[in-house]
Amino acid sequence: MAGPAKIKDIAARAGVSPATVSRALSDTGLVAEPTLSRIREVAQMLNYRPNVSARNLRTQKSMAVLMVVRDVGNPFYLEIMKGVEATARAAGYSVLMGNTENNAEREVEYFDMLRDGHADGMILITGKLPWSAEESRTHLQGLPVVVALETIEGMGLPHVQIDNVGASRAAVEHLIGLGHRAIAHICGPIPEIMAVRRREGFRQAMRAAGIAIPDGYEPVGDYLLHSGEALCRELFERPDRPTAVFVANDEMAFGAINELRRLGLDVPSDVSVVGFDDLFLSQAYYPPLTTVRQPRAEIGQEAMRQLLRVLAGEKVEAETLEMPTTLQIRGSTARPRSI
Amino acid sequence: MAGPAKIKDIAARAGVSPATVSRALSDTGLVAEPTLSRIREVAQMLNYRPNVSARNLRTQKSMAVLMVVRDVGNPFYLEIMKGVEATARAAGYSVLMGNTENNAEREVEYFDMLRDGHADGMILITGKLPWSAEESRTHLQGLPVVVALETIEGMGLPHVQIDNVGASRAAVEHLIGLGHRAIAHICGPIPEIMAVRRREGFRQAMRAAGIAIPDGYEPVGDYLLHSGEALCRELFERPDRPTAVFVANDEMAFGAINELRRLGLDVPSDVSVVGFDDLFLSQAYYPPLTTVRQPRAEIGQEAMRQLLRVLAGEKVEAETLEMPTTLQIRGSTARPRSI
DNA sequence: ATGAAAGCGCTAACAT
DNA sequence: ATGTTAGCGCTTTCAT
Repeated sequence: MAGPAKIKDIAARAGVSPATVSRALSDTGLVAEPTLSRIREVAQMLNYRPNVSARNLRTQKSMAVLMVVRDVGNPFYLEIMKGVEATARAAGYSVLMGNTENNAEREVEYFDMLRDGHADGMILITGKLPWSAEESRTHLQGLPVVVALETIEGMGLPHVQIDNVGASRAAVEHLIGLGHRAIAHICGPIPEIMAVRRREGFRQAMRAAGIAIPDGYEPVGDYLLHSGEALCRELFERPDRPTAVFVANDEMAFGAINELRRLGLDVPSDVSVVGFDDLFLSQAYYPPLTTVRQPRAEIGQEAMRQLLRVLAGEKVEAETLEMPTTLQIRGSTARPRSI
Repeated sequence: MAGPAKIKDIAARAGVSPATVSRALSDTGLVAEPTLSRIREVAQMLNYRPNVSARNLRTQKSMAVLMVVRDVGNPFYLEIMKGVEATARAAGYSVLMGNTENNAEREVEYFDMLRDGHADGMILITGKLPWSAEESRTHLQGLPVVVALETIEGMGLPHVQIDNVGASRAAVEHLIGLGHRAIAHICGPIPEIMAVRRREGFRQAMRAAGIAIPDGYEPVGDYLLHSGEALCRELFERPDRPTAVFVANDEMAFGAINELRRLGLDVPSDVSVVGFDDLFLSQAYYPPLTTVRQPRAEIGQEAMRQLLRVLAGEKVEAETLEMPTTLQIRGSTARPRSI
């Protein structure tokens, strides 16, 4: 027998029909005892593994889900991926990674993979769709898609995300509580929803404390190291320097801290810095970064759970599951000098 | 017509046989002009996508490869993944991620995926196999497997890796060149091959410079942050403290630097530290880490290229492709105090 | 409780 | 240059 064993081989050796083998191996409870164990034995002996293509073709499923992110290179997504993968595995699904690089063509391609049977469902971690609003509605029609972390409005899709506004507000309140009043915010790429929401949290906290936000205290960045550096420099070239900066993500916060160091300013004794994400290395950084922790693995896990329910045919209401964040207070924040 | 269009639908609309449609769509050059474009038009109109399970079943291929790592959570693998993915995509392959967590059962599972048609080939980034040496030889018999980064000896598999010995030697020579003589090495998890090789590079450089290595100057870690901290502390509780430390990877190097800071020692003015890997955040760290840069994306790319050749039926000699590393000299190394 | 037979959608011999 | 036919390996009616 060349090549891997097939159902027919087992059937022959066990003296039964292929159908019975199939039933025995898939635990349908329809095969009687002596036969059952004999078949299992033979299967084991022949080192049998069902051919997935054949099974998928027959069942019209792939038992795979697609997780689509903007940039696989970003370690940030890894933990989400782990959460997705663990939950998927447990349910017998495997996970395909999709990488859009913010490229509409590639996004379309991944949606096509749902149609061509590559995957049964999809977890989207992207804030935009490659089509216009109306097009989107027809394309997404009934597709098993769950959105994680980001937000896609008006499509009636289930979401798993965090309260970006509330988390940001809490971060800024921490700064205000320490006695800071001159607080700047290095934004993410406005007008992306997530960036807007984090800025909104900043504004809410400031307003609630009765602090006016000076012009230019909300520079817009792109979540990358370099923009954290550049925007921080501009901020500290002003006559009215802030004493604290709330940065929309950790990577830019690292850039900001590096820039402050270059300017001869100490964090946290001269300037306090708060980030957002709690990256793998944020606690290993110097100073250890005070930042908003997102429960990334749990977000992945919940997103996959939702998707499993959709896949099981449950009518999942387009609910938004909100996961809790926590402010990790570490070494990059302190009371301002003058107080 | 409910559900996605099939070849039969196109055939019907275009007034040809399914076979012709298949030929037309797969660019075999066997279909004449008027027919060809008509078929393409209809396909486009019906938004046709070939069903992958059917195609895979028929062709006995999956057009997918499996990339197996010890820990998907480690950002280190991401760039390799990117290199693999780009090359795979270009050749029409998709990439499945496998995560062993150093668990033999799961490793076996991934090998099984080759047999059950989940994937056509595999890129292994693991130093060990889940079987004994003899078993391994029978199991790997003719399987399309390429090893990247790590080493699996005696199986005749193609490898894509770096010169760990030479790179480490160069790192230590840099330290020696600065005037250091009391140099310690925080090892990886000996006896894993990679860790042994890096230690070997350390030893070669020391020997060549005529420097004896004191007992206890080669503590063994596990590549994780915490072990960098703990081993560094032990090292600096000794009466004969080193003035420089070569650490087997960046993550432990961060731990070491943090510990030194806690001990009131400045890097690099009191102690120089060199890492290995050049992680994403190594240059954003403070001080920016002097470290060995591995061309990770290129390693992934080359590994996939090799695999493509194996898959194409080329008799790929079990050659070892060695990719060049570079020492990134940054802010964590300087001349020792006393000189 | 088991078997016989059909068919998932596609491609590749083999015809013409 | 195109059509006919068979079959990849599996699951699932429908019989028995």
